Amino acid sequence: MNFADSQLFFGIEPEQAERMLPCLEAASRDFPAGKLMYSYLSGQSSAAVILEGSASVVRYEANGSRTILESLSAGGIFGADLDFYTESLGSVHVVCDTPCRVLFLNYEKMIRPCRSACPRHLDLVQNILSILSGKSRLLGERVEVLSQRSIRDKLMCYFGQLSVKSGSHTFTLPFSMMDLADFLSVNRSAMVRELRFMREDGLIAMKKREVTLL
Amino acid sequence: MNFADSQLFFGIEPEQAERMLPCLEAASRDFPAGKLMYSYLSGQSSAAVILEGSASVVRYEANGSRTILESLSAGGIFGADLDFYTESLGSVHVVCDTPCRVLFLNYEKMIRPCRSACPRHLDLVQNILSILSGKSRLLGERVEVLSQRSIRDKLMCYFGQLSVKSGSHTFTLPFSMMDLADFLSVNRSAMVRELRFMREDGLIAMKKREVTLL
DNA sequence: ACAGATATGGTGCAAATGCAACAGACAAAA
DNA sequence: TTTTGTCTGTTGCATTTGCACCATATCTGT
Repeated sequence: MNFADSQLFFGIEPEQAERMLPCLEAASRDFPAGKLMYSYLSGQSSAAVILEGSASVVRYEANGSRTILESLSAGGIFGADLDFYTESLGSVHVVCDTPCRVLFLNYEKMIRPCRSACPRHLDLVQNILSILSGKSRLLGERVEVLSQRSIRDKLMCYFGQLSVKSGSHTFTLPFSMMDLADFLSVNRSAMVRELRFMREDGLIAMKKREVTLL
Repeated sequence: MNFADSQLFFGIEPEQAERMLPCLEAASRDFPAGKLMYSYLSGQSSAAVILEGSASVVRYEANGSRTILESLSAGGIFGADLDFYTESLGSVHVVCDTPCRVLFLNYEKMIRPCRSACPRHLDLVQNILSILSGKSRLLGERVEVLSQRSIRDKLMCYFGQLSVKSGSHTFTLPFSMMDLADFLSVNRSAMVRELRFMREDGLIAMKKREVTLL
């Protein structure tokens, strides 16, 4: 995709967006699949837009367990204050799932409107505001799921969110079973077992990754 | 405290902040302790600053369990997109812990700079941006704690965060035992038991709400 | 100081979850 | 096609957690 189609430049004409790039210290880079693209280290202040490919934001805990914090596809944005991960305990990285082309931008330059060259800089700030509250809402949903006390409740809560988002009782899981277990922070085999019980109890129907709430 | 001392008006002179109030449709209200101040209903778009008192953002689940999403004191800000709670499953409310005076503002008016009356409107947007990423960071920490798999790991993770924030191995819990259990989404008595085991294992020392990591 | 309410600490038991191990399914590579 | 590796579903067993109680401790208002 073209960088100007990103949510970051929503409402800004492509030519004007193009003209803003030098001011934002834009730099494009390519990464092969599986490559580490970004680490949330203190002091770093670049943001990035994924132009091609898909990636995951993951945290590796000291004890070896892994948590998927976010899944990103083309148009996705990460880095700097756009995400909110502290490096306190585990380390947080952005890793390519497929080969990626990524546009890096200077976050500080983005949020401070310069009155000189960039007439649409204000729109950029507005867009960041909306991206930020959108991402925050996702995190809030995550907290809602994680604060459920049983595996069954976590699954039902998450399925409920997917159902609302898809506007249907039937939807497709965006995760493999392993990743879903990591996402919910539960044991994989315990989760698969619980899914079986839920099917037996007539709560859900599943065919591959397609789930229906009954 | 005075509204102009809120983070929302950071860097804006009090007189100028005063002049912005009508434009933001500001309205002050008082609430007694325990009173419901705000519900996150779809469509509502007012934000609020706590001038006096303290409050909690809580979610009540369908099954009766309660989750404390956030603790607010004077200067704290809540409402609209400033928080990120969806009403999908449980209902989310802001409730006074002590008597509160609160200033309500129109969120939409805040984030859309009007070129006419408010020369400092842009600063307001910048401040919202920083409040939003600050709150998001808190939420991210919350996810970090909740994604720990055992009660012990949740406690250690949370204690680690408090230790980093206080800059010391000894710190004071901001919660009662009941509220802490709700915050971590675990059973209270199981948590108290685990705290005892952790003391016996020499991991921590506790005296009332004062915890020391060993 | 008292009574009532609320918070805390504790225990036994049942249920849920994690863990390790294994077998079949599936997909990518040779 | 076979091979190889990864994902999935399953099971038995150990451990953790939730739950329902109870006994003290602490707080609050009279």
